[in-house]
Amino acid sequence: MQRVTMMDVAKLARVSPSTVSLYLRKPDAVSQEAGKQIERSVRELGYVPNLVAGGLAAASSRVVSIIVPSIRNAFFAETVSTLQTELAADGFQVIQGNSEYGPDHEEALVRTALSWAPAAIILTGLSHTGQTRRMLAASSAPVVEMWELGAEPIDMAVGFSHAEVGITTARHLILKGRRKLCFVGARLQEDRRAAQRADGFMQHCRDTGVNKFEMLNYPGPASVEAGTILLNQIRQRMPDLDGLACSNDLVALGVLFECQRQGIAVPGQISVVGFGDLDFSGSCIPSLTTVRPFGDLIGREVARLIIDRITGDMSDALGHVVDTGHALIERSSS
Amino acid sequence: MQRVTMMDVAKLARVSPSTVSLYLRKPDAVSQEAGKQIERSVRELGYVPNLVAGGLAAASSRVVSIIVPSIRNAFFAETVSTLQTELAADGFQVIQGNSEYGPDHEEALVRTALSWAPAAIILTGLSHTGQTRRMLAASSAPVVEMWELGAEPIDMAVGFSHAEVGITTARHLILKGRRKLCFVGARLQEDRRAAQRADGFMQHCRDTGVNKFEMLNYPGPASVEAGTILLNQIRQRMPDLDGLACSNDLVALGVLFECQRQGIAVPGQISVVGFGDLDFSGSCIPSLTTVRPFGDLIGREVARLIIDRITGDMSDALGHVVDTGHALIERSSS
DNA sequence: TTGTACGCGTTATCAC
DNA sequence: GTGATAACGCGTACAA
Repeated sequence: MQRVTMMDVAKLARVSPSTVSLYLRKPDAVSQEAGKQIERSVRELGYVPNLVAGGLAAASSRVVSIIVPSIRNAFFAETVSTLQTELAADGFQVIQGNSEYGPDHEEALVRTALSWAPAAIILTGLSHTGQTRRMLAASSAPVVEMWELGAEPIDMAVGFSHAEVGITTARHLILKGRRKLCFVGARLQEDRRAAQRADGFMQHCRDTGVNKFEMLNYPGPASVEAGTILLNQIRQRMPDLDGLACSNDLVALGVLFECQRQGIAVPGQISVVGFGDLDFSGSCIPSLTTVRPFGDLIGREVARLIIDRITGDMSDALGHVVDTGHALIERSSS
Repeated sequence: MQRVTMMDVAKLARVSPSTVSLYLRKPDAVSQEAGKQIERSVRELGYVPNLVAGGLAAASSRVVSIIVPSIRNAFFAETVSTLQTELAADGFQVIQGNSEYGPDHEEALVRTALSWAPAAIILTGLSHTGQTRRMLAASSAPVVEMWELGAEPIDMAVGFSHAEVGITTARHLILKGRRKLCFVGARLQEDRRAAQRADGFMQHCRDTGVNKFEMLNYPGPASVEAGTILLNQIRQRMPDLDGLACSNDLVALGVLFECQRQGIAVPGQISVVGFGDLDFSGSCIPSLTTVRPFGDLIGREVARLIIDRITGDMSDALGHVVDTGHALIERSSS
């Protein structure tokens, strides 16, 4: 509850509310002495501007809405954290929602996000319901879709091609002399980007005439345990498996543990490649070959795009797409 | 930018704006036919309520502000995610900030959080700057401090005693016959709760007359790599070390890897206990004995307290404290 | 049950 | 440089 208002500050400083408002936004447009008085009054009263009222009046609420599938996912936690920090530096508040990988849930989140008349809205991926796209188009808020590239973005996009990641992974395993490959993933039925990595992987196997290649899905969320389960499943179906791509480093870690448990040599018998370059990936045994997606870079680029669009000149109108790429990090597991 | 307003809906439905407003909040207080008309108009126009204006008028913005040290930390990601989901179900928006373990940074976040006239404000821990406490006291918003218990909360608190976690850990190692103990932690100089776990651990060692006990800190954030570094440091200072408590499962995992690398038997030669019960803790080799803090439960309880306070009767005035406790999960590493 | 009128705290446009 | 004044879109007595 707002106790002290701009009016109180104005009274104490013996100026009009408008002058206070002006000073708060453009200190230079006000005389030195008036400024000093206002400054003093603000501090003395402990005045905190009411951004709700400000947003109403200005019809632009320095709120940026971010919707990710799940903040528990380390990838998105990194990006959101970066975004939060970068945007806060420019005076933007971040309001965050988790879609739980559900397009309908995302639609609901977009709806309430829009009711804040946000300065910008950030979504994950390029796949949304028709209604979501319509609402977004109707609003004049800048929209950034992140963590995926490929299809046409609604407005702006920052990310990379997951299909290419799949290709990179397959190529690497083949380069290592592996010919009986498998892609194991978690939640492929919902995680569209993981599915794209799988597709890219399979396609490359097909194109290059790899002897055997399969794909296996664990319906639950990516986890170490999923990796242990998946390894056992695939070993039953492909006893001669020699190259394994995982949709997530967590899954890969589970695979490594299970290999160790069963005395399967990595990379002696099987090469393993992950995705994400998570915290542990460089330290585990054996250290994990993986693909780094640059989640922090995505966050920085998204923030830059938004700030440019809002504060910058209007020369950059629509259609901004930034490819942050990916990098294969070769370690001992392959 | 808000195109269609309540007025537009009212016109189309041939009723007054206040009737629309009433219907939107209490559908039963409006006649059937008026309701139908309004419903139809809302859908037809794609009306989205402007929460900014609503917040101003009602002087309560259905925004809940959450401030955690870092959303990258899996503990807090879990709690924030739960909170987000639970609160969204009751129509609250979550606006999130990271204090990066800095009290001054937290103060700045609280300041801007308050400028949204939030329905409630959720902080991590019980330690804040004087100015933060003052601002919070001045505002009439409900305040919940979470993930820590012990000192007097500003308003409400949900969490557990970290000192007790330290004691539990020490007791367990001693029970296992270990007498040369060490607590290794990351960021103890900033992470007050990790420091409390360390203090509880050391105090219990002192109280029970353990032969040797030390404490070691890695100044950077908790990580697997920190664990590998810390193990080497402590082994130099205590070659006969036989029991190790880690401030975080990530650190513990690093310790496990490094032990494996150096051929140190776990738990044969050294017992290892972690904290957090993270994703991998049950699946690693050996599986990790750890203390579970129930981060999701904390989220649920915080949400319940807030919703009760706001929508419930005022009988529960002040001083709500919920102890979510902790649980030792014994696995093979000890 | 429905409508009228006023106010929420701020911004923005003009005159002064 | 400064200060009235009119929105901004909606909640809420109060009256009808």
